[in-house]
Amino acid sequence: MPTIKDVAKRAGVAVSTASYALSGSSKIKGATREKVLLAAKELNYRKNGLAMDLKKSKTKTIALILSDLSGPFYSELIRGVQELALEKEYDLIVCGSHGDESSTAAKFLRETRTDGVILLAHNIKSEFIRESAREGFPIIVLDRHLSGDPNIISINVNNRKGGYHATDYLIQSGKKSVGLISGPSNSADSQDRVAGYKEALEAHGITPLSKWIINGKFTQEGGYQATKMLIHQGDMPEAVFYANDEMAIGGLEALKEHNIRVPEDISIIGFDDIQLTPYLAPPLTTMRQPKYEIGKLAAHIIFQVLEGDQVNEHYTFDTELIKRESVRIGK
Amino acid sequence: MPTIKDVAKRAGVAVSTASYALSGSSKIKGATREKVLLAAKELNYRKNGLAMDLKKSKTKTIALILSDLSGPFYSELIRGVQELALEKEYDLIVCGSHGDESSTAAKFLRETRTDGVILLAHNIKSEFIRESAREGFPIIVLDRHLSGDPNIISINVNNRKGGYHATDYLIQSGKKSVGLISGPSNSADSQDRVAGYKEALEAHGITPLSKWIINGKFTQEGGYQATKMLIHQGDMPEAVFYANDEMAIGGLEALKEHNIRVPEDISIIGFDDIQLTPYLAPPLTTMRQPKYEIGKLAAHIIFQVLEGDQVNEHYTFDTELIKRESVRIGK
DNA sequence: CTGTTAGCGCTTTCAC
DNA sequence: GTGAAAGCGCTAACAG
Repeated sequence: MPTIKDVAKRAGVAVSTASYALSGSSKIKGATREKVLLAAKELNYRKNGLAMDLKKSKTKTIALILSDLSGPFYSELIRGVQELALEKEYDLIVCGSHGDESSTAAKFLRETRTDGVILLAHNIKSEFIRESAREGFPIIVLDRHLSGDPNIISINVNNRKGGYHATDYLIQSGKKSVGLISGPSNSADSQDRVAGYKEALEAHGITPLSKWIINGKFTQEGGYQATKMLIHQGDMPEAVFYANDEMAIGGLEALKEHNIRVPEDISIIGFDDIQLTPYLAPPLTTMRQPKYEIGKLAAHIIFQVLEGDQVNEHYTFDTELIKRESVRIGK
Repeated sequence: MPTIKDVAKRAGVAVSTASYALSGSSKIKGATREKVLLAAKELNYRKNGLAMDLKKSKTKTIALILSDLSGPFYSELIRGVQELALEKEYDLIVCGSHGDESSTAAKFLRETRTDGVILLAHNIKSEFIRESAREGFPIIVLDRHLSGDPNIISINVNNRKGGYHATDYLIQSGKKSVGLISGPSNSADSQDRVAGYKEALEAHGITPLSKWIINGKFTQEGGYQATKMLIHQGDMPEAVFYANDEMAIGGLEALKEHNIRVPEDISIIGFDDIQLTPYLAPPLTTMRQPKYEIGKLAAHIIFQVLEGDQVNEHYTFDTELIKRESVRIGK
């Protein structure tokens, strides 16, 4: 590969001249400028972006780290981040955290490769995130609440309140019993939703029954399995709150297999409001997370930190009940 | 930020020693090794990955460039690429081509930042891709057929055949008339599907009617608008072939608004088989693109090129008809 | 305007 | 084993 040196030589100028000309500086005028550009073209020259970033000690890039690149959850979030990045003329790259501490994610967290990162990857340990924190490298975490390090900022959704709201809505709609399919117990998000669920039950004088609280993985398969268990147990609640939409989809499947109709026989509610939620049969009632807004804020904060502004250590969003057709009103 | 130099100094060794120790070389044994590691920890040292890549002239990273990071189309594709990358211990980053030639995508194509790229971004001009090609930098294009440059490899789906198959299926199912909602005319994919559609019609002695061929953008909104137009035109065909699933979703919406039932009143078929396709009401019959396989092959080829193997310039996959419930059998 | 030059932070010969 | 030093490709003083 030809370097800028080669270009300079061929154009018969100094490297600095070539550099200026190539980056469109007004320092270099007509004739010389053309010469350089021509030489670059003739040599099929490509700038080495790595060298540039190294030299400038600045990448103008932020990374969004997702636990599952192929998940259905993120598109709105990405859009939020992307929009702001574009506006600031920053680049956004997204990478996955598959493989834990040996993953691409780990590399981008630990090493200097971008100017900041936004993290939504439950499989990365908090410990690891803390270790990766350093001055001038903002880390925004979206799926937990991490405090104590000024370079780590958390943006969360009020999961407890959301869980409460979802459960309360089910009860207000006339359901006497509501089950819960929760996420994995190592997920802070899930734990908070469970807490909200229990609170709502108790607020209505209902005692949470452990037989109606089943936990599984935050996936379609997890929801399917958990629902199967619930069904085989024999005694079904009148409604069930799924700790996320993906699980609810799996639940819908299991329910369908057993000819249990939604919402005629059982009402269900999800959490997240992922993209495909309105297309389900029936369209799923769910607690919407303002993902676009979260993404936008996350990016916004990164830029603030990068520009030396003061920011809070923690931000919270509320969820919003999106009523669709999976909850039947009245017993 | 402390550098490896600082670490070396603090540990009282030479930089080279620090470098070896830090990267776990067996050259450095017990005592010194510990000293270095300790110093690194005390200084909260982070390796600068950019410097390393520059020095090594190798990034061990491939980029997947997508026109729309938040689109629903890609998850299977990503999974395919990701899996193979993981296996080869390469990192995968994905970025968007929003903003054309000024985008992140352009930067990753034009500059040396990764060892290769996989491209599925119709908004990047072929001209630009050609210009970005260079020795030792494999570019795999997934949405068009580019020939003539040994560093550009195309992987395509047989769109013509797929379009033919879709249309033929509709006709075989008893439909006497089939409309087409196509994608933008600058999309090679769309053009080929249109060609297949016309061929199928003609093979059955049906003359393609331009009033029944409407083109729009490859989005839900595009499909919605195009379908509205078709409806307002007054004379509806018995079936319509949407050039992609997203458009079909928009079409479903428009149809529903006008109380036209699918498949009772009209049959529809899509193209792609995106993730949410089975959840639609009704589940959408569509031509599946083997996205996972394509992703896997794309990654495979990149590694082959990188390892100096000989590869073809062009690969083709066939689509597969996935029968669901949006096409009614019999008139 | 243009050329010379000093690094950005790292790896890797090569000599000891 | 360990250290000195070259250099990956680029930018940005600085001097002319």
